[in-house]
Amino acid sequence: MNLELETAPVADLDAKQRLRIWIRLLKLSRRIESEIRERLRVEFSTTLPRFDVLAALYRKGEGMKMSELSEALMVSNGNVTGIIERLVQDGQVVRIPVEGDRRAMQVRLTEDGRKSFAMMAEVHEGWVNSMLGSLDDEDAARLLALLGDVSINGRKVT
Amino acid sequence: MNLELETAPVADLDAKQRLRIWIRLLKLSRRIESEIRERLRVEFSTTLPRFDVLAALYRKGEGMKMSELSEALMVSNGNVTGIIERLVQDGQVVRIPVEGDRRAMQVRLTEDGRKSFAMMAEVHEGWVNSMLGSLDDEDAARLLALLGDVSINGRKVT
DNA sequence: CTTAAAAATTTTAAGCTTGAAATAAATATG
DNA sequence: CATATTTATTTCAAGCTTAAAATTTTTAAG
Repeated sequence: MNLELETAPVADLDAKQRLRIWIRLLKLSRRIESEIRERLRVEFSTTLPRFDVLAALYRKGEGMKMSELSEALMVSNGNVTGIIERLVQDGQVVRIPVEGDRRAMQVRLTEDGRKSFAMMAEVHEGWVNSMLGSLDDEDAARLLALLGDVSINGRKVT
Repeated sequence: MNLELETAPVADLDAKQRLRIWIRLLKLSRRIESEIRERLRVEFSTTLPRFDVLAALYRKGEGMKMSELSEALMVSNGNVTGIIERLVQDGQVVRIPVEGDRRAMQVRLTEDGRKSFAMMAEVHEGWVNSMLGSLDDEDAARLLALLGDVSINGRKVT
């Protein structure tokens, strides 16, 4: 009883602090994200979801199935369907029937898609680097480590 | 010249590290965010944008104008219009003409909206607290501080 | 083989989000 | 006062996102 009376307020303070972390985390990532979306739109007439799909495909020369994409990007199947549709229209990506399974589709970058992503990725890295420029190397390392330590539902972020 | 040849690779390493921070930050906040969206939907049949609007209004008993809301939440005007529409339908919020300015609208919580938000906010705090439970108090404090130090375009996050 | 269950994907309906265009009202300028 | 600009908000079109339902094909079980 005594214990409860003493620890409850402390635990509550912790909860408030963790809530503040979450709010700050959200604010920061939204700021960066909206800056990136804006620049992708203005400079390259594209969107973050498209960029994310291209990034996932870039590392897999052989391409990925729709379900692998939605798994990797942690978005719904239906979502991927729509994004790929538009990327196909733009000629950045092709759908190839998977042999031996007539349900599945392999998605692969076109030559255009590959070149265009490589170029954007380099510029994108510069944006992020300059947006996080206020962190010196030491703080950057500490932040990276702290973020990597967090686990949600027992699963590490990384 | 020599200088450039020597520093370029170092700067590049830094850029890669900052990119990793951004990727980790994004992954973490998306994980937390989607968990919260899911729970808001399942437990309270509501959405994060609605919750955010209620949170902003909760602190302002006198209500807020549409433009103040979109400013505070960093979303577009048109976006707020739609969300408020649905909150009005749900009876959580009312629109009151601003006297002396027939263009403007004051948005205020109803009694229902106030009670319902207070309840949800408490539960929500618990969710966040438990999701960030893997951080001990010390790491939590360090993370909070590091996040607060970042500034984008010369503006602090907080 | 036949049927049932599982898997890969698409479709659908609803809501969120944005930038740009449209409205309407208030304010400033000549 | 008349006109121009600014301000507050809504409307619109396009795209993103999700969960749930529907389709099609594969695999498993009897």
